[in-house]
Amino acid sequence: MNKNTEQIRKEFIEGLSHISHFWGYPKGVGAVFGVLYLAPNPLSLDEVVSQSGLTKGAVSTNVRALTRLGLVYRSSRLGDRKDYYVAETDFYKSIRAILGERQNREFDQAIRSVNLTLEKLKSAKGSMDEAERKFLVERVQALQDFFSAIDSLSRAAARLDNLGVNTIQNILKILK
Amino acid sequence: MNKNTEQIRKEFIEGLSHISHFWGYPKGVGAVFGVLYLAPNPLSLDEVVSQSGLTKGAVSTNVRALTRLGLVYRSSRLGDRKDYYVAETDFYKSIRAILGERQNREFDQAIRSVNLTLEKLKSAKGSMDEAERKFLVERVQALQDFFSAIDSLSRAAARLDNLGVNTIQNILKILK
DNA sequence: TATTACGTTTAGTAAATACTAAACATACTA
DNA sequence: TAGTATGTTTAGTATTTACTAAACGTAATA
Repeated sequence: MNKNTEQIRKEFIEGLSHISHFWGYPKGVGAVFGVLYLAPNPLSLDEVVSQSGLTKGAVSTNVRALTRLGLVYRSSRLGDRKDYYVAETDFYKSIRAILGERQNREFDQAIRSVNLTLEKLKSAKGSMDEAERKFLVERVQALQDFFSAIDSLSRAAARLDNLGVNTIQNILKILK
Repeated sequence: MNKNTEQIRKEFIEGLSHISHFWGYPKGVGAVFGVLYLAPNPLSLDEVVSQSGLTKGAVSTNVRALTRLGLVYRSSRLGDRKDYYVAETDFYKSIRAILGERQNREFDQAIRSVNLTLEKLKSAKGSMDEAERKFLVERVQALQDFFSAIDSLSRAAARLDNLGVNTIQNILKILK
């Protein structure tokens, strides 16, 4: 393969690793995505291994993360027991998937924790200074409201998405 | 101070630490914000130190991160050389500031790196297989377009913000 | 100018994270 | 059923990150 191509490819993959890291994902996630994104056809795990320089274990983990994020798809060929992986090229689709993913897991739990605090504060009437309690309730309530707003934003995006409307692209069109 | 209050406060702060971590910031950032957010008046650095359990150095660093994010303000009192810190309570304001912040730094650089790859590919006409080159240009271009779309989204948000329109709240109202 | 009160920076450390290498599980093939 | 090709899990390790403790800088006061 052309030397020049190799170099450019490598730099691009490094760039994606950096971006990946910036968005809070392991660098390997970016590297694996980069490899798949620049491939004209599905790659097997071992091909990703050799092109990324990571080990099988690492690629396996990173690929799993990417598929959960909707950035990579697993495909298989008849009469071939290898798995093959392809990069998603519709990023708007992916971003919505990512929003959904991030929401549903830890974020949900975090909201619940704030909610719990709020409940406790509300039921603490009498057991603590009333002025202070009121203040705390107000503050925590405000945070809770904010979180549930974010939550409903992502839900709305998912809903529109199901209706076949490309939310993000539309918003962008309006704002541009 | 009331035992019950202390406990609730502590749990709340732990919750925020968790959220902070989830969003890719140090846990200390969440803790410091929590302390300030539950305070009815500005706190000095040392007060934050004692209420968060972190050391001065850590609080100093975390507070700086928070002020850059627009989540905390530094204020000072006449005839008092301590700095005092207050939590922002308008989260919509903060989220816009955060979007701006995240954009302008590393993200910008990441975009530039992708852009650089694109330039190289475009100027490599002749020095590599033409079909492959075309394919790569197409892919990298698509990514580049996506990034610049994201970029214009955040710019648009900032612009509306300047006009006194609360973007996010409005979007939420529509989508709810 | 010496002292004190404060915030920041630095050097070292502890903890978290993502990697490698290798063992393992699974399912296809002979 | 044994052997082989594949992906996953695990144990150990290297790296990164965010912390502590202490030194440092700076500015106000005496």
